[in-house]
Amino acid sequence: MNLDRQLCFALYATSRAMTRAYQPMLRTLGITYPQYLVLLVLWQWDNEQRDPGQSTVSALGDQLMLDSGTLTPLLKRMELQGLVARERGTLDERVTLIRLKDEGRQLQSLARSWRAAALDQLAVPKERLVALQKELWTLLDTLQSTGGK
Amino acid sequence: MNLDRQLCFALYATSRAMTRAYQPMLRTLGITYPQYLVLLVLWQWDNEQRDPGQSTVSALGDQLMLDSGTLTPLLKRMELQGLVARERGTLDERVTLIRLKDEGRQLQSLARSWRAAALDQLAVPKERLVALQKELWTLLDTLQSTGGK
DNA sequence: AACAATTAGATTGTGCGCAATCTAATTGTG
DNA sequence: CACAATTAGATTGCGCACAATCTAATTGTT
Repeated sequence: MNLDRQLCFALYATSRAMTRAYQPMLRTLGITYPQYLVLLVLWQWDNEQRDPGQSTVSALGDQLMLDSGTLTPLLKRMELQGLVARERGTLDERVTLIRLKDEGRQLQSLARSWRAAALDQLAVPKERLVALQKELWTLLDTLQSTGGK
Repeated sequence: MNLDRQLCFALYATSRAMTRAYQPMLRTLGITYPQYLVLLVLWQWDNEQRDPGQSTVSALGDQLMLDSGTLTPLLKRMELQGLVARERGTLDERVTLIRLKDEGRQLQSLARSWRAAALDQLAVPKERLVALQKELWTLLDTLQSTGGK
């Protein structure tokens, strides 16, 4: 039962270390790590020119695997910062549509260049990172299907 | 900038999924996931018959890479549950010694057997999990040294 | 011995995660 | 149409994470 041999702890510690590694960038952008993940999704949707009527809170939650209890207050803070707009859907008044505002859109290039620089600095070959990531998705899938309610 | 291609998100999502996978066990033990990690360290120290005078809050923090702002309230809750004892060191009055109590010690066997069963159920070969874990430690080390303040 | 510097924890404040519950709008069924 | 069931978010409450700050004890230097 050695801590160092627990995969769960390796995941937990490495995930937090990665978040820490993002702090310098996030600090200059003025956002938090989960807010950055939300922006990743919104940037992607924006670039894909996806129907804005589908950019709901639950669609974001599906992508990020987060529920409304986490996203609602987070999005409200991002709205206060002027990064996104939150408005009720006209067709279905139950949904809340999240729209990327220009201020949020403009952070994309900064984030992109920071990420490129950080990757270069990382002393791990890119292929290994890609392989690691693939293994993580496999594990995630398995965890989802095994414990899937 | 596709979300699915971000290693940071793969780590984040998989780590949370792993925590979720532990929930059924943790619920029966009556503890949280970080509290379980604390117990893993305390069990290990207990089995190694380590000098109790070295089981300080900061020693725990070193193992788990957590600071006192996280550990202090967490350990207080574990003390309330009767899992551990917290007492000031006699030699150095600045330190707080954490002692595993019987109630906390007794959870070890339950956790161990649950873990074995869960691993069996997981449809990923054990060698791949070990390899994945090794990659994670490498990445963690790199992140530590790169961003190390 | 005196006192600056260091060290160990504790405290405070903000922001997640997530379970549980609630509200309001929509959909399905007879 | 009526009404139960479903769906989308919002709310509440608790427990982390972590930065920043504070307190108190200890150590190093002169």
